[in-house]
Amino acid sequence: MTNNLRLMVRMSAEERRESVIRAAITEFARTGYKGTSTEAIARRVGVSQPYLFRLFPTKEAIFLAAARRCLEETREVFAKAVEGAPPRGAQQAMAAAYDHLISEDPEKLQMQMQIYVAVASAEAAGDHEFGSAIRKAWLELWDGAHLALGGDAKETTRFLAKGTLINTLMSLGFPPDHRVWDGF
Amino acid sequence: MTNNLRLMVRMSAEERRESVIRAAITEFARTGYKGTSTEAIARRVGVSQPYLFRLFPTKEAIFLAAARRCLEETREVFAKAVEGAPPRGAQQAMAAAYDHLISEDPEKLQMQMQIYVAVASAEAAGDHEFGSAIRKAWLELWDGAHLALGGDAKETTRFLAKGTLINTLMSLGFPPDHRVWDGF
DNA sequence: ACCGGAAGTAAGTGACCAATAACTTACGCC
DNA sequence: GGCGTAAGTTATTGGTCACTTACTTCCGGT
Repeated sequence: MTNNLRLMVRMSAEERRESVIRAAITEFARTGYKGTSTEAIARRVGVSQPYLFRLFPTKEAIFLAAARRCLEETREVFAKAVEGAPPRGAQQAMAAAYDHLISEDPEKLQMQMQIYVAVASAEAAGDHEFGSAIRKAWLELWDGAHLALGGDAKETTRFLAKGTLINTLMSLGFPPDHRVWDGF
Repeated sequence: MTNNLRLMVRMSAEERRESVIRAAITEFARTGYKGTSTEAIARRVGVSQPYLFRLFPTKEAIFLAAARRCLEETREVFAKAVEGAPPRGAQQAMAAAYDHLISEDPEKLQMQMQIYVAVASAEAAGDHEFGSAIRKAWLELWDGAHLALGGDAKETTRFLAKGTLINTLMSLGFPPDHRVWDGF
């Protein structure tokens, strides 16, 4: 028998790493770096906890991979939105893409918040490698928006500022009909 | 002798609670709720770790007290700034106050980030008490800005959005001369 | 058919940490 | 000046967690 009533799907290491990253984004988004146990990630993947450490050297490496993926995918969402938009409609297209993220993929926004505080902690602890990697990934997001908005730095700032406020209000759990959303 | 070469300043419980809150803001701001040990807070205060639990029932209670204080003080900073400003200059006065926070009190901004993700984690874990308390404190901040800006919700959103983007860029550790700051 | 390597597990280990218990020290007040 | 009470300590405990070691299971190529 394969294993007594146990549906174990064998995958290549590369495929498993992929599922670990997906699971890690979900878990880290909810409970943050320190608040997420590797056990929780492994359970979500459907694999034993020690096996994670054959796929990734450390918990930090898992977080970094998840963080990079998350920023990368967010950048792609905006890139795709702008791609299929009229020449002057980048602003609206990206705003719509953001709305879509809010309703369909809130964990991606939560994860961004977790990334920010994780970088701050790492920097405070003297680790600049991690922050450097994340800043690089985040810059690509910034540059993507900058380019789409015709190279207008003020406009880029305004767009990203709105985005970060949305992230904040979502984190705080204000319901969509609350008055703090009035200004949008 | 009081104690062999040990400078132990005896305080009232209320005074001690006060220093615990100050220390907690510093520590939680740097390393977050889960990443901060009560030992670290106690060391900064200069008391033994178990004594914290005579001043506060749980670690969570310490965090909540620190969070409330932090939001309250931020609100006061803006209120004071607006108070001594010309009738139409609330916007600039608050922006200047924010600049002052960035350079003089960055830990207060870091703490805000930590508060946001802590609320999200608590909500995800089914605890709505904590989030509710924080939302109330944050709303006072929002209302303060709203009032100062003449009841204009759009303007309030714009101001707070800029603030949260600043928090984010600071968390990520972008140096002040980096191009991501160009739009400010 | 079989064997080498890749996928995966079970059982620990040492470190850390929130909270408790039991005890000691100092100050204010009569 | 002693005594009750508030301020503080040391020692400990039960639990969690990242990571290691040593083992087992399965599949593909020859």
